Amino acid sequence: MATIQEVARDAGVSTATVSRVFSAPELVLEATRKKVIEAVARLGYEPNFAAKSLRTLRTEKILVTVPDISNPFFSQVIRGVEEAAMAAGYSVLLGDTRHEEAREEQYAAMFRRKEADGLIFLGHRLPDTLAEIVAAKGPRTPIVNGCEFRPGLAVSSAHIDNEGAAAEVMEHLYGLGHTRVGVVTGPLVSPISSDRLAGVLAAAQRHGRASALRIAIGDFSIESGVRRTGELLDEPGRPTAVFCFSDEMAMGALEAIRQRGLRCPQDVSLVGFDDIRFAQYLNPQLTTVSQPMEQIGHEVVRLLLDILADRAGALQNVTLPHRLVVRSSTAPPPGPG
Amino acid sequence: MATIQEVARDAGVSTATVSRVFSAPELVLEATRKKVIEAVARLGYEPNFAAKSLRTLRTEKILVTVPDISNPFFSQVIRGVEEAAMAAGYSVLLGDTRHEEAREEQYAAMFRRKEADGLIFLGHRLPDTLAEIVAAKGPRTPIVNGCEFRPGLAVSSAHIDNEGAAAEVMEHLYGLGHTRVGVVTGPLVSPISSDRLAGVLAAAQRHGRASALRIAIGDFSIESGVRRTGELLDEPGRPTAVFCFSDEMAMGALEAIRQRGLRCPQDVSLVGFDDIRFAQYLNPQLTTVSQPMEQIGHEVVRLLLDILADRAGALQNVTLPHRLVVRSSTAPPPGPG
DNA sequence: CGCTCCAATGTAATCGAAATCATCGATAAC
DNA sequence: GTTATCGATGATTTCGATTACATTGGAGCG
Repeated sequence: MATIQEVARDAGVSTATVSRVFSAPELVLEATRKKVIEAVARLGYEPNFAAKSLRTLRTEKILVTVPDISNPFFSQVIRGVEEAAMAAGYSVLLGDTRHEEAREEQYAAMFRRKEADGLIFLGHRLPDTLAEIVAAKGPRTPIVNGCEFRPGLAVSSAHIDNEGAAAEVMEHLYGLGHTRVGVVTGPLVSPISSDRLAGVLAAAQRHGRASALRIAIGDFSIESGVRRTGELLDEPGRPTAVFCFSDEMAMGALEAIRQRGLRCPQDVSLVGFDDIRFAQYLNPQLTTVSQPMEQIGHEVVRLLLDILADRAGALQNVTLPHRLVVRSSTAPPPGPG
Repeated sequence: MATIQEVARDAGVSTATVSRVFSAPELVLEATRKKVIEAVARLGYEPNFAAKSLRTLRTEKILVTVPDISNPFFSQVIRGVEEAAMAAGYSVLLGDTRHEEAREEQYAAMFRRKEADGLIFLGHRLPDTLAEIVAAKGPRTPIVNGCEFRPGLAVSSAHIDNEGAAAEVMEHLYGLGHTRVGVVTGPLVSPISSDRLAGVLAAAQRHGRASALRIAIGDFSIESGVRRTGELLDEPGRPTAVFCFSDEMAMGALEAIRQRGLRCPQDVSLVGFDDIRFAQYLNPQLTTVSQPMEQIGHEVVRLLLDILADRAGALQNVTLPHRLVVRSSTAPPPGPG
């Protein structure tokens, strides 16, 4: 409640001195500092944030937009972001865009109003108004992309090698002897899906199995996992393995498999993507691609802080390591019996 | 980038008129308004947030602290909070406290610096410094508690009837014929656990089964579900049903059951709590208590906005409806064979 | 015709802290 | 002994918007 003026009066010094006690204590005599500290304690003074922000033109906040906060993959990334931001003295403004452009635009406006020093977006879309700013200001615009990588956006980013990871999954399945593989992707407008699909196709072609691929387009939700996997299983020439582009869809796939009286992995092998905390506790334990979610969070914050501190040079698109975690949801295909 | 002064000059009006165009357009002549709007578009003006906030002493932000954002229960609540806040023109400052008091205190300081107009905390602890403010300012302090209810805190809150819900679970189990029931709680310092435990004990006593209860204290994590349930199952006089105070711990319990070669529900029935999105896709589908997570989020925001708008009278502790969802993880106990 | 009233707009104070520039006293240098 | 230097602190401007109050010009009225 108290202002810096009241503290100054109470301590018998000027406001400048009070300010210095906080921002440059080495310039203030020990005795004076003590007087000020006492006055601060006496009055319960806390510097007003808006005033400080107006003067310094900095907010010490990072705006983070995410397509769906209730998705455990994203909430783990957010956790990493929050941790790294806090450690650097920044706090996190959260925007759940629910995949809606209107909400993305609302948050873009917040950025333009300077309610945050920087923006981290975890989806694949950057609102046009922000893309214009990026085009005008170049790589020093404090906007960073996490989880996805779309070269055209011209912003720094941190993500895994989605194409390579998906190819590894296919190698694993082909290695087990599978030939007919079903794939449940996410929406193909996002690089995260199209890159993985590219990896799938490349591996399939290497093995001469491209024509035996069955592709279904999901939306990363459990329900779409149930539905799309069900459709794949009901086609003639049922796949002996299904690769879902998220663990949540794989959970749905398990349900579809069970609904049809099939067993995983004996009848159908299943692979997910992300390695959310629950993947290893499913029945059967899920084979999946482990993404370093918290590390992605840390990394995007680091990239952003570099830009804010003017330490950043060119764009950086950081590829973090992933890992194929083979558990018990994958096995050789059933014999011809 | 442009300031209100530049817009005013460009449009040939005063800054007051520009400001009015945004905050009270009905006071401005249509022609004047048009000139201003054009200048705004020309210069790409966006009102500076810090300046506005300093003048109005309002931030239009709500600080939300949560013990663990990566917990799907909390992230669903957060989702409701975000939605309701956005609808009312507020944005969400997220604080992941990781159950650490030090982080809670950091966020408390943010509140005191007025970086947010109000605080919603989803844990069970309110830092002392804030408790003092509540004690001094009374029920008009813009602080609201979600999910938990601790009468001594003297803040408004929204939550379910945890005691009643837990009692219903026990009635369900006793109704199926179970007599030896194991319970895995959360930390008993939080009302969310102690209230549920009170409900469990009350129901057990009604049925004369209190002495057959086995209580283990977990921490809501999957791992603690594995460990504590494992311990219960290894005791002599193994329980025929286990009630975990969270779905995550129930997932761990399923794992513990499987590890011992037991089947759920044939050998051991299992009940969770929360009804997170994954509960109905586990194998077997989990019987659990459904909490209205998004609604809790909406409600705490409503309570907070009432306080901020000076609409609030006395404290409100809102109990929202829960529902016992019986799925296939509960069945009658195995016969004496 | 002169006065009141009101709609439309302008002037300027204000919010609270940061930062630049000015001041003052004391010490050091010549 | 005078002046340059420096450390410590104070006075004042500034950040950019909001808003209370002042001003202006015209319509309405007697």
